[in-house]
Amino acid sequence: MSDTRWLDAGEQGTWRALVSVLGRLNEQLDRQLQRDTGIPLTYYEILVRLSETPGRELRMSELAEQSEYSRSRLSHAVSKLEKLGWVRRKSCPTDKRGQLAELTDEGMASLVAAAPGHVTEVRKLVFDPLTAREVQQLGELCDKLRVSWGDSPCDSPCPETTQ
Amino acid sequence: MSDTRWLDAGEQGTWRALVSVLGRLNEQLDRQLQRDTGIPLTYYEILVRLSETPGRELRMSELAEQSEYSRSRLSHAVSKLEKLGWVRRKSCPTDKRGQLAELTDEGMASLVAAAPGHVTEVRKLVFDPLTAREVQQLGELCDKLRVSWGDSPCDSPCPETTQ
DNA sequence: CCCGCTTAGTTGAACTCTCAACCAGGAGAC
DNA sequence: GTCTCCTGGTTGAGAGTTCAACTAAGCGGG
Repeated sequence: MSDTRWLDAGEQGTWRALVSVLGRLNEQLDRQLQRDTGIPLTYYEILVRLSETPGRELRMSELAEQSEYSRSRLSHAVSKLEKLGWVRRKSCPTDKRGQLAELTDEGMASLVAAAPGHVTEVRKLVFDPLTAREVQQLGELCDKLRVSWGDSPCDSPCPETTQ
Repeated sequence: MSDTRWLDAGEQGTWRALVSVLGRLNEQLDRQLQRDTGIPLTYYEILVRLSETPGRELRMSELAEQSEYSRSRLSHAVSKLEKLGWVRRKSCPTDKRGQLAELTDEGMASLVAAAPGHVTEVRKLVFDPLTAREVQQLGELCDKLRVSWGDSPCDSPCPETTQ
């Protein structure tokens, strides 16, 4: 176990930069959203996913997978969103174990109100500082990492089914 | 306010990929550390910073700045690390308001024990899947973002003082 | 039909993080 | 000296996340 391949100076630098970007990005985005709308970033993500689905409803498990949250986390989150009146739980007609999460009109309204500020912040932090070429590079690098982890790329056309 | 510059399809893809990478990376690294050593990733970071300082001690404010944590967060974290016996608080001789955090021998030992597994995980997740060229690109992109946010780059030689 | 295995989802406790309020000591003006 | 402002750091409450334990329902074999 003592034959660890440590990071050399260059790798250290890259790693620190990456960790720093990770941290600051999350912090900034969450702070902006929380301050201006009261919605934590992670809940915003859920609202977005629901809003993009036809019928604005999704099985809990589907929603969890799409947003890459644990079932537990999602369950807690949806409970909170339900208390806020932004999401409604409905039992699934085809599987009695299942639950559907449905975005309410109030939830949609809150999302619509929050979106511009959030997108503006994203642009300010990530897209504006980089050239188009660099943005593309960044996307490709991230996708390559994701693929190496066994996920499907985000850029390519709708990865709905595997057929 | 309605003239928001929304993300086009390509930007959406890049953004989703980035968010996904952010999330998974944090989750995986934290889980590995927590599982194998019981140390949360954020506390590990603190131990690393202390271990790299001559004398293995640092002012709370210095430590907070280096690790990019809020003072409050750091204070809570150091309290926890103190309970574990890995860090000791000492009052600062030159400024009675100040506190020093000092890494204990036990803390150093825990860090030494935890490091190989962590570095291996980092390699597995980030460095192995990418070519040397891509790693360099990634570092440059992250540094460019950091600089645009007013931080100093991570790759370049020690940004200790501004003189 | 019933037993065991798996999947869907929830729950509660323990832990971390954030935010705002707070105390104490330094630093300059008068 | 003392008044005021600023800086260093801590604290407690509230909120989100994780983990493990749990319920309920589908699924398959005997």
